[in-house]
Amino acid sequence: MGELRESKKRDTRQRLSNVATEMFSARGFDRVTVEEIAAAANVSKVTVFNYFARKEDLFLDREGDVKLFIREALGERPKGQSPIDALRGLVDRLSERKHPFARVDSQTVAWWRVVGASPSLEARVREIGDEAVEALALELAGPKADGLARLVAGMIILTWRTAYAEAIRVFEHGGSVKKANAAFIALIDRGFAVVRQTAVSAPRRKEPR
Amino acid sequence: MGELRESKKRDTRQRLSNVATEMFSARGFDRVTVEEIAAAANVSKVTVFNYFARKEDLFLDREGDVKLFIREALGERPKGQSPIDALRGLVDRLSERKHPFARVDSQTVAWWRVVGASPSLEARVREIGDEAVEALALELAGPKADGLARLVAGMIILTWRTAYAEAIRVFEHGGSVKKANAAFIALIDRGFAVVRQTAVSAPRRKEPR
DNA sequence: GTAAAATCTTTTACCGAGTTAATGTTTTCC
DNA sequence: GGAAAACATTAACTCGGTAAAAGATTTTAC
Repeated sequence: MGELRESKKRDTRQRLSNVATEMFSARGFDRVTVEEIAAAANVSKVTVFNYFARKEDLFLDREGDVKLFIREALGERPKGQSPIDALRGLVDRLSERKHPFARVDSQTVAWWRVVGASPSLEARVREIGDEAVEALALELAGPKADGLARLVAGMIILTWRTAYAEAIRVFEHGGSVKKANAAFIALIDRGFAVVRQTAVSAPRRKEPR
Repeated sequence: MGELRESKKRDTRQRLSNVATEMFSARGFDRVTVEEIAAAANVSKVTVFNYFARKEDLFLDREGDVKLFIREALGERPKGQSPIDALRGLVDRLSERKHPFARVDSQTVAWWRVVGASPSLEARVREIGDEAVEALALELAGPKADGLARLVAGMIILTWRTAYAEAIRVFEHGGSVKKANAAFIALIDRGFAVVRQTAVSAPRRKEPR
């Protein structure tokens, strides 16, 4: 049933991702060409694009997981739990597991430094964020998600991104891992508290000018 | 003092922007090359990049204004007015002026269709949005803006983007201009109401699992 | 008005990401 | 073992973007 083939493919893919990540970390994303990566992995340039649609995906390999995690957390939540509480629980679980999405340490900071130094990587990260918003809105409100659902979804992802960025900033400013992660959780709670109110708070009438 | 030179430059720039916008609208952003634009404007390819750093900027020429408007609205606001009220006022003013940032009609919808059909244009729009967030955070909290300021700024821009996208959606789904703009304002009010509360609402403690 | 300096444009040549099509090589399955 | 399917490679190409040098135009100074 094609076992050797499959394992070879897994292997090549992993090798490419590893080799590329190492080279990007050492020299910066924009100072490494796809051809160099191909050569270092004993493969041709075309093959690289056969495995990764864009150069950026060589570095952002695991980032599609965001959508997966969200879907899981919302799908498997206990009866009666609100979506926002389910996501708050997801943050805790990922944080305990020391998953890079919810935990800052010297490794993740180094990783983000590479991203921050490359406009195209940053662009791709933004794109992935938007995909997550759309997926979350769908999860929250079904196939005909309206503007409010998208607004709530946007605020959740925005909170996550902002909290993460703040944690990185704290760490890079000489803060300890502990402080950085505390800052992360603090902002998450801030943002999520707001979202909790959004779903029920009525819009305020604009005042006449 | 270099008058002829200046006017010629303004002219060339405008010609490039016009020619490009027309071609993009007719054939789609990705189906027009920079060389074609250069030829149509009687100029060389290098000159195009002399005026516009990226191809995308040929279509998104006026989008840097977002930051300007924000700075203006916050800088010139009457004593005692909160930043969020100042921005709410800006929305009304732009809307009355029928400015494309705050008003949906068949023209703006056509414009967004071009954007939506091109990944690179969408990416650039996202980038401009992030720049606006950073500028707004700076305006709200000064040079050492913290995570909360960035969160609030992010929510404001997010609200704007989401409201606008929703208005477009309403219009394209057969809604009238009136309905589309009503949807825009409704979501703006929703999001801004949330932001008003954020600045004062305390974060909720997480419940023990 | 003219010459020199400053500024803008063009030409040419190049790089790197990404695509396409044809050819070559492995793996699979019978 | 051999045909068919799956994958990799080569080669040639497109397009956005950059760099350097040469050419043209405008400005400034005299």
